[in-house]
Amino acid sequence: MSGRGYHHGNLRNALLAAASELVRERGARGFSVSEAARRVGVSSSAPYRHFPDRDAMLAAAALTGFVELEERFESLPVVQTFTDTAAHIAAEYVRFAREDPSRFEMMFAHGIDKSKHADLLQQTFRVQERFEAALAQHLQPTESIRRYSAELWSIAHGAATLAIGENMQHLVPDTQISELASSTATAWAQGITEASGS
Amino acid sequence: MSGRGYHHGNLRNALLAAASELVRERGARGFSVSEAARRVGVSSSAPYRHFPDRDAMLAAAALTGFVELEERFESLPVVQTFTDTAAHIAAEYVRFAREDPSRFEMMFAHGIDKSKHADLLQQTFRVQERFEAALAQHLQPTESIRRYSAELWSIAHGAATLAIGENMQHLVPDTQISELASSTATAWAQGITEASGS
DNA sequence: CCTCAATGTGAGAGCTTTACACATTAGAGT
DNA sequence: ACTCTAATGTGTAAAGCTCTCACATTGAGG
Repeated sequence: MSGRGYHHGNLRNALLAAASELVRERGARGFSVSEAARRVGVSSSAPYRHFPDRDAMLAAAALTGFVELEERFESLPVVQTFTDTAAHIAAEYVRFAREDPSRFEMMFAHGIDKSKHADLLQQTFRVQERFEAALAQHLQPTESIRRYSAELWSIAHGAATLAIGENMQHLVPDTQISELASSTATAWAQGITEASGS
Repeated sequence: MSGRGYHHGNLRNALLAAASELVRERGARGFSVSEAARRVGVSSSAPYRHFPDRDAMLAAAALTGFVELEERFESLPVVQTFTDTAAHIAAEYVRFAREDPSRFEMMFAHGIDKSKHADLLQQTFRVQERFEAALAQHLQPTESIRRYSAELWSIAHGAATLAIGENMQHLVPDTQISELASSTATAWAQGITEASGS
């Protein structure tokens, strides 16, 4: 079942696990196919039976990150207002990013060509749909839900990336970034609801 | 003066220029010290007389990006309201990012250790101060200007990074991301002004 | 004019990705 | 049960990268 014989038996998954671990330890740039293979105990060319190249391996690891992110929002508690919903989503998003900053970085690494890894884009889309579903509960169907979810995503994503890039240290303590995101989302949501009177 | 003799004469700057060009062409991950040296016409070890390592070279190139970004906001036209100011800043930020996505990516690459490159953090801070100065014109001195500028930065940065990471293609056409950022900022600013009655 | 600190070179150690020929084995068919 | 094949793992090696070190060259100050 596990690493015994000539054939590993579950190499693809073992490599993905090792990759995630490596990324957490050394960051997305510190990851190498060789090291992942070494940790799993196979030769350095074995991974290429399962992934066409290094980027594909990272993309597959990133995919698992997006799946976890989606699950995270599946179980998001239902709250009363549009504003509170937006605030909760933004805060949760930042919390996810801060839990494992390197994984988050990898998930959105610009090096990964989305057009070459359609499954990644697909899963990104599913996360997006969670946002839409949550917001839709408090909006009229005629309103531009898609647009709003994109805007909310921007807010959450900006706070998350600036935080884990250590760009906000002198402005806001790291532990309060989640709160920053939720208050940004709150103001944004109020601007919307007061304007359109929803 | 230029690349003639044994000594180049201006190698450091020439390397930085080559680095920026390389990053624009091949992305931050496609950059290599060797290739930059090759383009400038020096041996592959020459750059190490001017930069301790690859990351330092990238950080120095990123620094020039931040300087340009600051200049960009220095000449930002003064507008009437808090809301319009926020909208203009966000839109301009996204425009900057989209002009040379790879450079923008490099500027915020998580691989660069900000604590090791204090000048970078310093310059980031100066950009931040531009934001504050612009917003301050429309706020009472008692209001938390720093906090607001951090929130606005989040909004702009989120839209910019999602856009250049090709994560928004199915939601909003790339050409409209700048408009997305400005309308997000608008809602946010209205939420703030209507709440506090400024 | 002379020297020395700064700057560039060449060779090379030790990584990495990836291709390719070859070895091994699980499991489908008979 | 037995075979054969496709899938999976190995070993080697080419090409390229980062970075070090001893050595070469030269501009500028004394």
